[in-house]
Amino acid sequence: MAARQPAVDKRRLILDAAVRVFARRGFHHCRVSDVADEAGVAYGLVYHYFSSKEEILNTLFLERWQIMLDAIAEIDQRENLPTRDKLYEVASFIVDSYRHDPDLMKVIIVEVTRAANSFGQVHLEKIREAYDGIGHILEDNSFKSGIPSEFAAMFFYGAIEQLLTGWIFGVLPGTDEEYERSKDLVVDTICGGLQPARASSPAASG
Amino acid sequence: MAARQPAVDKRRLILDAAVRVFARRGFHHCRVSDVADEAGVAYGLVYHYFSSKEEILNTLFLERWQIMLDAIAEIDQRENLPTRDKLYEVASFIVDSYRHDPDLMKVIIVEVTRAANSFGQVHLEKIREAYDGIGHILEDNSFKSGIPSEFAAMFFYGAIEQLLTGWIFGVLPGTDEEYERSKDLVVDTICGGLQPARASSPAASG
DNA sequence: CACTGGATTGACTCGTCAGTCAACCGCGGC
DNA sequence: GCCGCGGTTGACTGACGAGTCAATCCAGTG
Repeated sequence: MAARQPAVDKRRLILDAAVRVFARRGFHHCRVSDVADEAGVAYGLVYHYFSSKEEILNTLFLERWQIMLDAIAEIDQRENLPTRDKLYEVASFIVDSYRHDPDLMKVIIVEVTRAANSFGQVHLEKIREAYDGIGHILEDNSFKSGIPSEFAAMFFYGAIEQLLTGWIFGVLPGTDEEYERSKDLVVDTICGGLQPARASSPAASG
Repeated sequence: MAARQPAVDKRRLILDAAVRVFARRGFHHCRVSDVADEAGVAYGLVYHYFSSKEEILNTLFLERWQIMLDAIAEIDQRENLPTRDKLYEVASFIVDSYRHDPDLMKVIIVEVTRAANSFGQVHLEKIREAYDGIGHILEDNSFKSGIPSEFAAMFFYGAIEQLLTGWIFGVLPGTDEEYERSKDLVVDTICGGLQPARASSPAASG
């Protein structure tokens, strides 16, 4: 029945609680009971909605990652938006995702993205899709530079991920200004490079 | 006594075995007995040399990371080596570290670098030192480009780490040619950027 | 009201390990 | 020949925590 909606969606409650708990204590260092407690729900209910602790993490990752993949695809599709601006949009989306829900992004990056071997190949596949999405944006004539788009995509994504990692571990200050500035900096670096415009190289250079 | 050296250094044996086991099964999914078995040593001996499972991981990380920090510092110090070449040397060192001992690098990246919150602040500090070391290389007049060297260092390191991650998870082919090519690609991208030389290309003149 | 079935509860089970410890081995010294 | 001692052994323990399950609750139905 459509009317059968409970006042609160306990499943959602559990997922949200899990994000907080996983972010705070780490996936391996927390108990399922911590999640249940945080959600204000009985231990057993967790297993009513999820078959295992790992499936919770799984769900969190896939849910959020898919949103990002869709966003990348949508940005890619925009007509008459220069490639560089598309990259900015992607960077912006990811950074804003972190700003909007740092705990979730922390869990995804720290517990899933790097631990992809513990999990099934599903995650690997999904992560590769992100590379592909960004790579597709880069397959643009105006951007031919001898760098295969496949690699360019990895470097771009890697740079952004390192930024998030910096915020996650408190190495970088997480203020609104910093977020905005960082978006520009990644895109500037990846698009324009660190070296000032290729004039005749000064000093020693063959 | 100096003469009291056993034929084989069991401590080293345990560390090397741990690298293989941690790489194969993951730190959290393996037992201490797996490490002991792999080393061909009794379970208890592991606790003779290390106070906990985590201390083994700890030791592996610090040992190797320090070598990298020293290498970066040494490269930084080299006189009359252009900044770009220094970056190449750093990239080369890290990539070769992976080529030489992929298991160890996998453990360091997957189990330590990203999981730095589970551990003490020691690791954070050490990781930051790497950023600083690279950042210092970039504090070079010929490289002023509006990108703070602090960020530039993160992007550079992030790009390389993403490369390693690709090899670790089998997303990229790990052949000697690929390793060499990748070194060039990261440095080219980070130094020159993806976009071909700015508008009125000064390439012709000069 | 009696009945059905999904939602919810939380005490309990049961395997798994990290870490302990008492004994053992073998070499160098005396 | 015997002692001392660090290196070495592996059976054992104690805690912990994932996952189970039988019972209970409650909303809708006839």
